[in-house]
Amino acid sequence: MSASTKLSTAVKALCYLAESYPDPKSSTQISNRIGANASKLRQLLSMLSKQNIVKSEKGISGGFILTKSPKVLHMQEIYCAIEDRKAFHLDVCQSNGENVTETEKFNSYFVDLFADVQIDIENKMRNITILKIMESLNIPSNYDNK
Amino acid sequence: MSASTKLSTAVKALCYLAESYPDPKSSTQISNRIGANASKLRQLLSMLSKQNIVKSEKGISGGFILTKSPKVLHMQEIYCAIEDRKAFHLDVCQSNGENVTETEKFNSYFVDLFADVQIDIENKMRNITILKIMESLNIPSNYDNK
DNA sequence: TAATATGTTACACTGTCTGTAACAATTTGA
DNA sequence: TCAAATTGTTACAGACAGTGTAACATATTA
Repeated sequence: MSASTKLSTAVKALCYLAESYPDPKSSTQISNRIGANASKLRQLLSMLSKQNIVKSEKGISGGFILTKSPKVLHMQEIYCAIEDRKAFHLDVCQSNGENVTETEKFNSYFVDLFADVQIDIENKMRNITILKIMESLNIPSNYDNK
Repeated sequence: MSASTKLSTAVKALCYLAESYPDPKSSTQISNRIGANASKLRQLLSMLSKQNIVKSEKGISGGFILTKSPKVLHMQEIYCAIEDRKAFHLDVCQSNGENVTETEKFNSYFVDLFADVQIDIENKMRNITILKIMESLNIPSNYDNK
């Protein structure tokens, strides 16, 4: 999955878990609801459970349950859980010209610049909680009621 | 080339053209200097010439010449010239779950969000001129002297 | 007219993305 | 106890995009 596909899929799944809290939902149920492949969903949710964003229970009545309040769970956290690569991924040329040191200075410049952009994006994402997304889409959350 | 590779390669080439202004430089010369493939460089520079950032002259004493002052030429302009895709490219899932309209609402949300991020990135790039890059790398520009 | 540019297209190679499947391990409920 | 259902993980073939390179038509100059 591309970064944005993974992120939007994860957010859809988490919103569904917040809506249906505290019932556990299986990867198949989530798949039917949001229209993503169940196996890929398990891969995504497995990463989210390692960061304690959801918990999973095996067995016949198992599934995935949200463990973090949508009030505080934000997109940057989700993004970091599912993606090791940076959003604005750097991929400068290797230096092989006649002026290697200057090329390296250029590359450092771009590394710094892209890191800077990355920080901006992450700050933006930090301000977007799952609850805000649900509110703007008129999806009721049952998490903080139970 | 990936977006960031193209951008950094283009910036390196343009800095070189500003430094050696007003001498035309062939793709082979630029290639030797900055360490990128000459054929790929011609592809990049061809796109830049269509946006009137450089001009090209064929023939035995030809090559590429910068046509825009490094004082005003900024990275967003370069980025747009060489890349049709967006920096923070959106690629949300297609809707095929049982709840199609809700999936579409999600997708619209992410489209808007990513467009917003895109605007931030472009604004940041708009503030970075080629001259600023050259100054921070101690490369002298000959463009506005001649 | 020979030499040297650009501009464009093509191509094989490589690595990555994608959807799917498979299966071990685990848990539940009858 | 055991069948059923679930997660968690790995594997894999096909599609797709990125890479470097080559080739060549066209244009220009000395």
